Amino acid sequence: MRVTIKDVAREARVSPATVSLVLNNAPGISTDTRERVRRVINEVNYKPDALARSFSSRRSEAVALVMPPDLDSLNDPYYMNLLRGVLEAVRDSCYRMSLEIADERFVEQRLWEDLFIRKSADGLIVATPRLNQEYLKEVAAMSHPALLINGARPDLPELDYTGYDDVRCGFDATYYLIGLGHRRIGFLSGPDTHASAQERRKGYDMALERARIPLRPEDILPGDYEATITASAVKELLKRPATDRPTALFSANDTMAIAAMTTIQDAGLTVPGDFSLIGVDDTGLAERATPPLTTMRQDIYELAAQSTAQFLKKLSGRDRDNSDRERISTRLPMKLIERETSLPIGERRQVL
Amino acid sequence: MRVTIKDVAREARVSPATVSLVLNNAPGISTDTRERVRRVINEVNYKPDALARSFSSRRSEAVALVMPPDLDSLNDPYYMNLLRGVLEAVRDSCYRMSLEIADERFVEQRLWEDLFIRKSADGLIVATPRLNQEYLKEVAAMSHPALLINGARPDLPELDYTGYDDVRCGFDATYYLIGLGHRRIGFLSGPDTHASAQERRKGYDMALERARIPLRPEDILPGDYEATITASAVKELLKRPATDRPTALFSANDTMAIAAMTTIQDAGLTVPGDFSLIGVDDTGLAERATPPLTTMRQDIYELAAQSTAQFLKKLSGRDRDNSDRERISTRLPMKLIERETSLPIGERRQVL
DNA sequence: TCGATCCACTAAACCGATTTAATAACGAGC
DNA sequence: GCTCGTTATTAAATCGGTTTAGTGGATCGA
Repeated sequence: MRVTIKDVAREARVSPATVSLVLNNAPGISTDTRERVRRVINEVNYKPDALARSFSSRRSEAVALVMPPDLDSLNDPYYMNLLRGVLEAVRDSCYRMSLEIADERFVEQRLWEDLFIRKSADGLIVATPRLNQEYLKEVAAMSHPALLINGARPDLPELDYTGYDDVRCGFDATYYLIGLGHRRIGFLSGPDTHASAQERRKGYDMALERARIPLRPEDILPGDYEATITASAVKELLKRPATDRPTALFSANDTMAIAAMTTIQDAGLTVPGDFSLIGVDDTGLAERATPPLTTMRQDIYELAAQSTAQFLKKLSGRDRDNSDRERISTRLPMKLIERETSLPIGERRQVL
Repeated sequence: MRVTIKDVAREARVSPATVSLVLNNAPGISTDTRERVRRVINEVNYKPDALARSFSSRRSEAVALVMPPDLDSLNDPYYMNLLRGVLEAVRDSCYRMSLEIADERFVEQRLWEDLFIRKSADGLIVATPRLNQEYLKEVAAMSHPALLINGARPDLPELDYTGYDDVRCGFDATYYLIGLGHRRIGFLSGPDTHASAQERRKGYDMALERARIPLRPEDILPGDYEATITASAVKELLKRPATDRPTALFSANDTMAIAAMTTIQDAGLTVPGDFSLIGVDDTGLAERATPPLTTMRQDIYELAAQSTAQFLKKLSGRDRDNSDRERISTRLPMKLIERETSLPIGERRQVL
């Protein structure tokens, strides 16, 4: 049969309650009782039944990671890194992690309610970049612990939030190009549905405004974070006379930047000879590109690992000191990684 | 307060036991009682507490997916596809999936015991390709449900197994090249630590033997499923006189095949002009290569999805009809995908 | 010396379902 | 009309912990 808390209690000549208290490092147990119980626990190889424990303490000791609906995006290094980061933090805690997919069923049937009401999870870690804040509002309304990683920042004070500052990213990238002397800077857009894309654009606008450079709508190219649309948009751009087009491009992510670069090179032009180029993400693609891509680094692995650790710590302390610890709320700046696709305007064309 | 089974019972004027029976579709309830209870459940929006339920039924309704220790391999499309497949199947069931990492701690502290003894999981899905069967033996010894996906096939009748037939894969790929008229066929090895690599080699040996082609040790190139080692090994190979080297290469996976192709092309030779080439996996890399790579397809997504579904079905039926349903045991053949890197021996060199 | 205080420990209630053994109701058979 | 069998329902035990209110004993202050 299984070894239960009663067996340990009998063996150590104490009550089950005492064993429980020792197990949970609760105060009010003398040192030698504590020792004795611990010894017996080891001797009889007692492992508390997780199910019983969860049941009586009303804690499942699990968090659910909510990922985007399209399973395909799991191929995206972004989500892989995020998953790895969360996993890393969970591994160092006593929690388990289950994976949930935020598909229609999840949203329509309000499955997060199940997770909480049925107590399958103590907390939610939401990693969806979409702007559909509808369901997030309802999640927040339940006032259960939830952490948002790098998605749209909702105006929901109930939710914890960590993420990179996309507006600032857009600003910094654009201003960096301006600093290099460029005065005509194009923007390769991401999808409208993604908050990150919109905010990077916003930063771009702000930088231009700050430098008193007029915004030219024709220099804003469409895109969706993937290669195809961008490639054809850039192909169109290259049809314009060389004097009437940007000298630098800011791409809302690396994938599109590299697509742009390939298109430019296929047309017989060079980066950074004819266009300076900067991307966002630095997912390894950037480093391996030829030439290596200048980009804004967001270390999503690190972000996920750290914020998850913080969140789990908050979770486990939640019942003890009831002082509803302050909300996690972080906006990290991305780091500019200068590689070889960006040059001062003066050095243009000198490169082959 | 929460709605419990008692509230439903009171409202429906039955006992909690009856509600429970209705909940579990147990027989012996009259149709109109069943209806009435169901209606009340909906009216009061009752959701059974998962924790309490697990506790009393001794089932956690969760499975743990055990992935390789190096989190980096999560970047490998192989594991992504596997994860997606498992997730897809889990989503369609009432189970949850938690992710475990088979790192040293997992093995040394025998964490799978915890999973079972503490009942955090009803079943284990193991997806590690390594040959370290040591811990698998112990898992098997616990005689708890476990499914092995496409790893080393252990001689452990307690474990369920599904996977592709690597020996046959090696045989088929090699024999295909032989069928094209090639008589000197090189092999790009995978790592010794992986069962798949060893078995593909075994199939290669068998095919040569069947065709009465002598095995030449110098045509077996070292490798580890990654690009680097293979690239330099192929570079060495190309130093031999053209008359004294293979006319075709069978690579134990696509990554190495593509590395070989690049190396060959860099040396001014062509595929399939100078070498016919066949890989294994077909993870998308193969299709996008230039020229597109002939390869043995293993649809790991499909495999994972189907075998997980089968496993979960077995799991959920396990307690009802106690007839320990027969062991899952499948070896699927891989499918030859003919693309443009393989040619009959007669057409060699005619390509540019 | 007595009562107050504190500390270490425990008895017992409790969490919310499942499950089993018992019971009630009812019809059929004689 | 009585027994037997069957079917629908329920009371109560149970799972293995946590948690709370309380007990007994030691220590302290007056």
